Amino acid sequence: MTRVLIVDDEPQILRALRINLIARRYEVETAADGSAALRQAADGSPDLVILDLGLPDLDGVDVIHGLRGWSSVPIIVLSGRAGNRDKVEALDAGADDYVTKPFGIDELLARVRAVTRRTVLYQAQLASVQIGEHMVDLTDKTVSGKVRLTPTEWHILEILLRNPGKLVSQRQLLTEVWGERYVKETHYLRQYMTQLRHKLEPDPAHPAHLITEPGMGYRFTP
Amino acid sequence: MTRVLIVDDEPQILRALRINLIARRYEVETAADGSAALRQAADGSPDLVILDLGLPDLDGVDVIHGLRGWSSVPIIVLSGRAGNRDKVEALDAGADDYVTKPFGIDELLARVRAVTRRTVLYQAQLASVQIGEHMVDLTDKTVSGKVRLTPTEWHILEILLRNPGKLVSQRQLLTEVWGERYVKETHYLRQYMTQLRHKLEPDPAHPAHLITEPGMGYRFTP
DNA sequence: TCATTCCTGACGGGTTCCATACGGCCCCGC
DNA sequence: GCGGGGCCGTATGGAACCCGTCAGGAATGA
Repeated sequence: MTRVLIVDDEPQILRALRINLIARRYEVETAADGSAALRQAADGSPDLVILDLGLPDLDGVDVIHGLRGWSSVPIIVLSGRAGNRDKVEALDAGADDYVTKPFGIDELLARVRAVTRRTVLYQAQLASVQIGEHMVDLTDKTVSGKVRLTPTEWHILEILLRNPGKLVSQRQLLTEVWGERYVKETHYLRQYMTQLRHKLEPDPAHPAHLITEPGMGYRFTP
Repeated sequence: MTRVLIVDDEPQILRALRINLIARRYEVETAADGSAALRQAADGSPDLVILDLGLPDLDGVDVIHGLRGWSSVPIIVLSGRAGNRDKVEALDAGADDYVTKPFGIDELLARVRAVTRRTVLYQAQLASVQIGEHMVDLTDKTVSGKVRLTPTEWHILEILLRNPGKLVSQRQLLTEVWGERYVKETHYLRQYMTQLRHKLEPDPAHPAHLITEPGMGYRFTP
């Protein structure tokens, strides 16, 4: 069952979306403002977020950044503003789709299907992974032993662990964790990779699982 | 480098998209009708398809179905028709996004980034090739055994493997890897071909898969 | 205030790439 | 048969780049 978090401050739209999604057998949670959205997303870890940009408390793009700080949940943005700037900003912040109001409910549902179709695959399985002596639990966000990871560390680690054995380019990591504009800031990555290794690898100087591929990116090998 | 296949029968749009994408360092291929699109997609296995629905020969949705028959390449649909029915049909056929004309080029580029951000990581187009005793996996960027390849080695090898059995000219390799200005520097190629052979061929002195065609170029034979 | 996390700059060491040189093979004309 | 010129494969040294690490400061929240 796909769990959807709807974030909107207009009760009518909220209600219409809720009814239609429940009718299609989605599990629905709702939030009326940005901070509630961030809290509930962290709490419930939904499979999809439908986010209205016109929120009373926070700027919509900040909510996207907030979510992207630790999660790669798919986000569909709703907005009354049809300007190019707004769209580009939201999409580059990490949104997966941008729908302009007014919209047909059929279109939105089709876009929900399109976005989840892509991501369901990748969300699959992988509850916990062994790295060296540590067990990393992705759903609980816990590591065995006395290891604690920061939000950014989790975010990076999740991307790597969800692609076991595959090369993940620096560009991909940087855009997903920090955003499109940070593709040049490779020293962010270097910083956090050393931290992750010191927390997880048996011998951080000679990593066995979090591998560097010079000039390309990083790879998690189980 | 992300390779994009643009399918559109209007030369102006084709040209505008091509210029803008190339300026953003995408590799661009174009097709003017549906059957050419399917052929070129099968041939070049692009990383993204931008598909205009108003094609002269085939119905756009049929092109989507045709692609989805064997590929999970992301598809962004362009269309002059803004009806809900059209959108739902295209998205449910397998399109990842649906953009209505007229659209801003900035928006389209942002959507391109959004879609590829998702799919570059997770699409599993099983692309692995056997060379001698080694299995080469192009999506994971791995080679069986304790073989590791550098970025430039991967770049060259990818071009050759993408054209199995075909002759690839030195000019093509040099321009794709080093750039237009380096077509004369054939010793770069010689250098890297030996390295690749030493890493992959069973008997590097008598290559069986990475073949030299004197005066012309190189060829990968499976 | 303190603690945590994130950002930023700097530096040493290692890898990768560039550049040059040299030897072998083949084809060709003499 | 002989020599020369392409063309190709291989070796090697140095330059450029990339990466890991340390340290300190800014921002945030308790």
